[in-house]
Amino acid sequence: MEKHQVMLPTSSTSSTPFSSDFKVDYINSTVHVENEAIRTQRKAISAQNKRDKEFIIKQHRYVFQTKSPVDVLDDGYQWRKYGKKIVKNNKFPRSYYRCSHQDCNVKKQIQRHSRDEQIVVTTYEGTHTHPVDKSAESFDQILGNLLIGNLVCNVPPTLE
DNA sequence: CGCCTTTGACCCGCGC
DNA sequence: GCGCGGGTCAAAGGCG
Repeated sequence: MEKHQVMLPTSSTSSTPFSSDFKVDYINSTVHVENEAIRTQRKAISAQNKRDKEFIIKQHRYVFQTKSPVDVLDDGYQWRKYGKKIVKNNKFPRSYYRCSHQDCNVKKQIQRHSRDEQIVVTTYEGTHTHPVDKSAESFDQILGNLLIGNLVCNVPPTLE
């Protein structure tokens, strides 16, 4: 079954390279440390974070397109929206979601195709550190019905 | 009350 | 150095 190749890992034993302490350290630094020290620390964190991100992206980045009237597919995981952005050359905003499971740093971006608004481009980054919250069967069915093409790569698909 | 979405502000990298 | 674009933060408000 070709379409199963695009399924996200429903569970994984590999841990994310992101430190779960990152956010706490970051917040504390902004509250307690002097400005210059904050900047230095932020830069160090940012550099480390960037390396982590690059590592994740190289390892786990799943991009696929579905044809669907709804933006957010029910893939069995719980997601919390943390941002929305109008991106250039696209009339539709891009939405940013994080897995709401504790200590799971998987993210996904959702954006409609600028030329064909029926197409939803979904980008997953990272690997879930926990089992799927509910049966992924529904997601499988959705994919079976809606999948029109998929990519598993390190670069996003063209959105034009 | 806890978790979610919304949304403007902020940060950072990059190209010029 | 500056401006732009993309990604994230976090306060405020909503909902079950």
